[in-house]
Amino acid sequence: MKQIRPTESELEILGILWEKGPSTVREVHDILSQTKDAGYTTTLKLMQIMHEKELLQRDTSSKTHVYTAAISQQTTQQQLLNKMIDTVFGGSASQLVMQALGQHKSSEEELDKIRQYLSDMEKQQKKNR
Amino acid sequence: MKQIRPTESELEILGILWEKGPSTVREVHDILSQTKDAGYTTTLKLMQIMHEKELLQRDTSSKTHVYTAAISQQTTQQQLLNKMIDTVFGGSASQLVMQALGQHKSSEEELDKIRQYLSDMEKQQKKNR
DNA sequence: TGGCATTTACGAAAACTATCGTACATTTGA
DNA sequence: TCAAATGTACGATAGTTTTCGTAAATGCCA
Repeated sequence: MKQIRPTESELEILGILWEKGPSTVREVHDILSQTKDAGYTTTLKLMQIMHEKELLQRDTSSKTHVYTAAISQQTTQQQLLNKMIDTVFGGSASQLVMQALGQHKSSEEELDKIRQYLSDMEKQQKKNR
Repeated sequence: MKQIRPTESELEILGILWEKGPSTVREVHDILSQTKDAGYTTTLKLMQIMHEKELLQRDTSSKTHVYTAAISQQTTQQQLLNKMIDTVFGGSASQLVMQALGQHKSSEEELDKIRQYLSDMEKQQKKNR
């Protein structure tokens, strides 16, 4: 599998694009600058570099270019998770899961989704026996 | 809260120290070099810098210094998780949990632990109602 | 049309990270 | 005792990431 390694800043931009879909530099920058202190050209440059690295696609048909994430959120999530489980959680996925549930106060609705998910996994497993 | 931002390499070293407890540079380096290709002085330098940054403590009473992680595994896990949930999982902890359970083939034992954990949370919640 | 605002392009500096060579100190055991 | 082995200190360099200034292109509208 091709290992992608977006930097911290690049992940922030990807996160915005995953959430909002195709966007201009201006749109991304406006969101980014709510939590971060950097000039417009900085965001622009980052996104241009990300395009070179093929982390982003862009549509240049109009003057104001429109960027889209070129790597999937799922794949990226999986790779980051795996690395994190290995280095920070001593290889234990359940450790990570419990830590995540523990603090980041999940709503009752979210917890239900997870229970549902677990029981589905269980069924699946019995079937394959 | 003080935001700590260990780099990738620093996390690898912290991971080793969390697992093995107080260790010398040599011990850390021997483990590190199983999966990574870098010279001894590189590891040394990294750990010295980490000491300056107060990521590690060290005991210099004997010639061979002994290093200890100065930040807790739990705190570090929590901070990295929170950031990851925000930037990569659109703020949804349950999304992260399901993704983690999905692929990183958890053992049946691990899944049981998590079910147990969830049902404990449930009880706790009823009690507080 | 002409000028202002917005955008892209580009280069370069600044900051940070990782790597290693070399010098010096300490320990050990032949 | 002294040479080899092992360890720390330190500086330099290469590589990467982040930042921004400036110039050129484009579109808009008074």
